[in-house]
Amino acid sequence: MTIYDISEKAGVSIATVSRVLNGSSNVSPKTKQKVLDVINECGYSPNVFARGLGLDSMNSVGILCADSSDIYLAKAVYYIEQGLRAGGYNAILACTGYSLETRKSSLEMMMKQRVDCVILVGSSFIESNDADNDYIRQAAEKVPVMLLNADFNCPNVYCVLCDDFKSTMDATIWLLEHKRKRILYLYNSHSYSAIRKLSGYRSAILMKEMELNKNYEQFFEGKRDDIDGMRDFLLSLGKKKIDFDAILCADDSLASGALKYAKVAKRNIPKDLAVIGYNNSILTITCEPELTSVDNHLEDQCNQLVKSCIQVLSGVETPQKIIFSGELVERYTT
Amino acid sequence: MTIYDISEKAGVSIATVSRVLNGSSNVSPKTKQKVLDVINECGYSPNVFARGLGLDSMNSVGILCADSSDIYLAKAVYYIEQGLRAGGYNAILACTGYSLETRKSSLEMMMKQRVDCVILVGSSFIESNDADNDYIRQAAEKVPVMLLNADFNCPNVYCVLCDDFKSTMDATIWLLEHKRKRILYLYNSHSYSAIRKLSGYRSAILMKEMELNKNYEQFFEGKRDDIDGMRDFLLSLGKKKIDFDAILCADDSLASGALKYAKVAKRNIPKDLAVIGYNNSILTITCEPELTSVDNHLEDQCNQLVKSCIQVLSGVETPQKIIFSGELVERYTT
DNA sequence: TTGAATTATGTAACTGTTTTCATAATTTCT
DNA sequence: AGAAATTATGAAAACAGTTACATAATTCAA
Repeated sequence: MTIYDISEKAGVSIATVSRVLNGSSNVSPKTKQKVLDVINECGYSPNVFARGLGLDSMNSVGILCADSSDIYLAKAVYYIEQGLRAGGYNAILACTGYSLETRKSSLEMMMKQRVDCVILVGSSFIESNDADNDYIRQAAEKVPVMLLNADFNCPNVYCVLCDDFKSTMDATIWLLEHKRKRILYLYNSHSYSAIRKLSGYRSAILMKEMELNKNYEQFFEGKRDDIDGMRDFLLSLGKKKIDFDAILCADDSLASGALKYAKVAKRNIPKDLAVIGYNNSILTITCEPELTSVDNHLEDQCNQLVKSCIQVLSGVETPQKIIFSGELVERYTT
Repeated sequence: MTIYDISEKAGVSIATVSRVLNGSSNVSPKTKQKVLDVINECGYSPNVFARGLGLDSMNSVGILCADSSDIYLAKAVYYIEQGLRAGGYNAILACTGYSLETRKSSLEMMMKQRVDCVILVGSSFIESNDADNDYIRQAAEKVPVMLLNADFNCPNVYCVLCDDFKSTMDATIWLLEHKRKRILYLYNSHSYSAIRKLSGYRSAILMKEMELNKNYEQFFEGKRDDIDGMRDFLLSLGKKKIDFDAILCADDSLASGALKYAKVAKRNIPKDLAVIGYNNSILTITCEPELTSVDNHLEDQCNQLVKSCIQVLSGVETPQKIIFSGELVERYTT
């Protein structure tokens, strides 16, 4: 069943059928209806490859993320996929892992698939050594690149992100004003966003005229779901005489580890130890006690990202950076 | 940069270039090397649309799942995507939601995208009214259909699943043999797998020569992440004088709700109340106390599914049904 | 050394669209 | 009514590959 069959049955040329299919101008109402009738009758739909060949586009966009099984990224991928499909695009997913090499090759793969646009989900795509970000610039020369949760200045790159700096600063200040003086900042990646959070944390400390202490900036090297590892890591800090009365985590799962630590170390939450997570994921309500966390409005961010994406692809002028602000959701760990 | 450019620079015809590209037979080593050199030099890669048009395939497979942000499904999607990509296929993702209509239209969408194969992730794709499963049979007439965690007899449909019946029966028997006599089975979907678990639960009760009690088979209607709703639902059962000493959940998040219930109802876990989850997800270790859960070896299942998928697409004979068995992972709620 | 068999290569048809350009049909204006 | 402008339609040329078939080149056997 091709456009030729339709054209024949409708008694018109394939050009006319094509015009009807693409809602294009200048087809007489009668002809249009006749063609439409034949199309419905035959259940015809145009071949996507041929269409792709003609238009150099299959209306698809690539979603890249390090690990779509991560609770946070999974949510993002979900919202984005829903939005794209609603907008008539289909989503090609690729999980890149966290190494630069696999990210590069995944991105190249996507370009070969001739996606209309590429969405990089998560700040892990941005390297601190800026030269290593050339792979993004190269992609942006070919198609628009959308970044979720990362800030990157480059033509044809569009960013939607949360002001992690300010959110973390606010959370830190909140802790300081609630009598916590020895706040541990715990993070598990050197991604853009974890580093921005670190800056926010430091700024808050300095703003309150306190001293920075490297011992309070702790990096957990283990995997993201190694809750026991996080617990043990925090226990080891105790042995090193690093004393803290609050843990500010770059991520809810780190906070889960902190809760496990508190239980084993027999520290009372929140009296003796406060814990704040980040992302306000489902972990905040499944853990015990329920976790105070920074909500970064992920769903809104994703909707905005998709909206921007579709605008860019439609040739509509679109802001290159849109920043959301986070908000502290208080529960029982503070 | 097209195949013509390459053919010209290499001084051969496009047919020869095509042969080299497709590793096809009968190209002399010299010519092959010359062509390969030119291809590398130019960084040429063939246009996927033209290729798709010629071969009626773009080496893509569709992954359909109800909700890729669900912890369990997200893991599955992740493993499957990784496997597919390693096998040279790229993954088109669509989240269908739980209604039959959206599933149908998503599947049609995929067929229009001319995927080589379609993978349905999760038992929610199978309707209890078999006539409603015709949409799967129709798809299977066009491309192989792979089902994760569902059992469906149909030509060109391949299933990889866990023996939920037996796993749940075993878990129930385990509880019964540990002196729990009033076991509540809690589920939140009427999917194939939840119903199979129900049968397993019933069989265990009957096997131990006890009476079935409808009050102990409870369906939670709320959303999958409505932990508070689950808690309240269980509290309401108490008010209805439904008395239980164990809760066997069809899903870990239901078990999270059960833990919340236990806390509010001041029931001691595991002394007074045992809780068992299903899937052995990250929730089992982030909650408190840590949750005993049935591990259904999701990663192995997914790897097998992808392996079968690639085999089928390569024309290799492949078993239509592969069943894994689950295993109880004991933690602190039993 | 010739004929047959095998291997290597090229030509051209084919995949199913979109789109430009030319032309036919209709409408609008004077 | 006739010219000009507008609208509708079709023919044919892209788009970039794969592949069947024909043919040229080589290898092999007698």
